[in-house]
Amino acid sequence: MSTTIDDGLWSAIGDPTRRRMLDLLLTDGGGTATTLSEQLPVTRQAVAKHLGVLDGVGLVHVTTAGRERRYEVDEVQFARAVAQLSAVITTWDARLQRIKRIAERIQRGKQD
Amino acid sequence: MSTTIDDGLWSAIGDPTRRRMLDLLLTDGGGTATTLSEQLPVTRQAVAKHLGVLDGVGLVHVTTAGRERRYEVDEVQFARAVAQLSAVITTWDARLQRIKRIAERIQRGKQD
DNA sequence: TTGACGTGCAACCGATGGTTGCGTTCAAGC
DNA sequence: GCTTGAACGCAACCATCGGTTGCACGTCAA
Repeated sequence: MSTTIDDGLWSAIGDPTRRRMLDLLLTDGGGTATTLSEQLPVTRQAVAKHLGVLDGVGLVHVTTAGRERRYEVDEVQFARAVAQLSAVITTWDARLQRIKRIAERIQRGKQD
Repeated sequence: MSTTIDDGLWSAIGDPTRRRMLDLLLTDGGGTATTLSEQLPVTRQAVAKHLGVLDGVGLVHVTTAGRERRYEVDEVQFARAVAQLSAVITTWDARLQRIKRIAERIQRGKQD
């Protein structure tokens, strides 16, 4: 229980550049290392490494077309990642609620 | 728009050790570098560094008692972080839904 | 064929997560 | 008092990672 999300997915999403890459890939419906690097403050090689990481955890998949390597978001895997993130958030939210309730109970006890 | 979440909060939460530390601090209602390291596969010094990071982004706060330095989760800041995470997830979810709808429309178009 | 574009590979650099080792402080014992 | 031990901080060190530059390899087009 607790944070059962795959650490690979977390660290893949945890990096700000990778997050923006996913954003771009989602809005543009895919892209290459070159096209992505043109919209990011990092070099093509850095983007290529990140694409390798994202590919490693299955968040994107590649299709080679001539001299281009086009990457697209794997919707199924990405949906899974989002669902897991959502689950963690729900857990944390619940804990905050519990702490809040306990704090209120103590507060009430003090007033007695 | 897009991922407007503070990168500091993301990277703080993105690290697996820090996530587990937050888990422990929430369930135990606080702890020291030593008590946390006993429940984690890393040394006290590593935990201390992470506590420094978490303190830097305001997710925890310290109280010195004798020779102990007790850390507790800052509920307000933590709630803010959770809310921001939630917002990003909502955004991504919406994008997935849009893509899904478009895909279905194309599918229908093909069938005509 | 030649040139330009897109990639991949390798070396290098700085930051970071992690370790070990040592010094310091403070509570508690004799 | 003094000493012991627990909790901490600081410093050096190592591996990994995000990022860069430089270069070599394919591939499409003139």
